[in-house]
Amino acid sequence: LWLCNRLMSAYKGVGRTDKSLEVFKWMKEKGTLPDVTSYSQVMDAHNKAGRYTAAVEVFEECLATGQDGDTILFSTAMMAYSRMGDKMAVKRVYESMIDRGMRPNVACSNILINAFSKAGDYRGARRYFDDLPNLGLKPDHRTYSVMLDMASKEGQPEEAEALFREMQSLGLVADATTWGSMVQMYSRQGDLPRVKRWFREMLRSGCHPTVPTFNSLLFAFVKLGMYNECRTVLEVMQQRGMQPS
RNA sequence: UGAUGCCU
Repeated sequence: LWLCNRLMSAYKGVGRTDKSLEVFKWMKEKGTLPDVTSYSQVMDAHNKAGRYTAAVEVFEECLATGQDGDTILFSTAMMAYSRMGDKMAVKRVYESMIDRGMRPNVACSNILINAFSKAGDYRGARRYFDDLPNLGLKPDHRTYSVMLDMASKEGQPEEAEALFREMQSLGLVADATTWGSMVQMYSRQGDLPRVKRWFREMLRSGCHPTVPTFNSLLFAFVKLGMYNECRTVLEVMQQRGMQPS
């Protein structure tokens, strides 16, 4: 069991989700009963390959074995529904954890918030965010990342700036994703001074921009017809050995 | 040995 789980993890780590599935089938054939970790890994392999329906089927198979599911198993199922764009199903799985007497952690909330945000249900997403303290949970850097992405896409600069400060006041360090949300928001608005200000501040903080971060910067230059600056961004990316998307 | 965030 231990060996199979490690193998599935290793294959998944190098993008060979097909081999993870093979190990899963093989262990069942050999009479080794998969545990919740095994099931979670197979579901995650399906998610990474875009086979969300298959992930859900494995989830149901696991529940049918009568084993007690854990937080990771359920959150992996939530991810499958989230990627399918089915926020209500995400909510159902989340609530089923509570019905079973489980205590969802902040990762579950993050998935839930993101599912609602991606579905355009900003009100619902905010409700789950605001509810965190009542559940005895503290938002983490990913919670803020999700919330900042939402504020950015929604075009709510005052909320985004407030969230950013709140995040920092909690001692959470901004990373390429959170800085990038700020850049993205102002890029979409064509607010070049603020794009520059946030991008520079990111660099000053010692954060290394990633491909999406550069893309947000590019977006502003494209929008403003600044062709030379676009070329420069691409050159910088290439100099850094990055593969533009 | 397993889950959650930004572009594509």
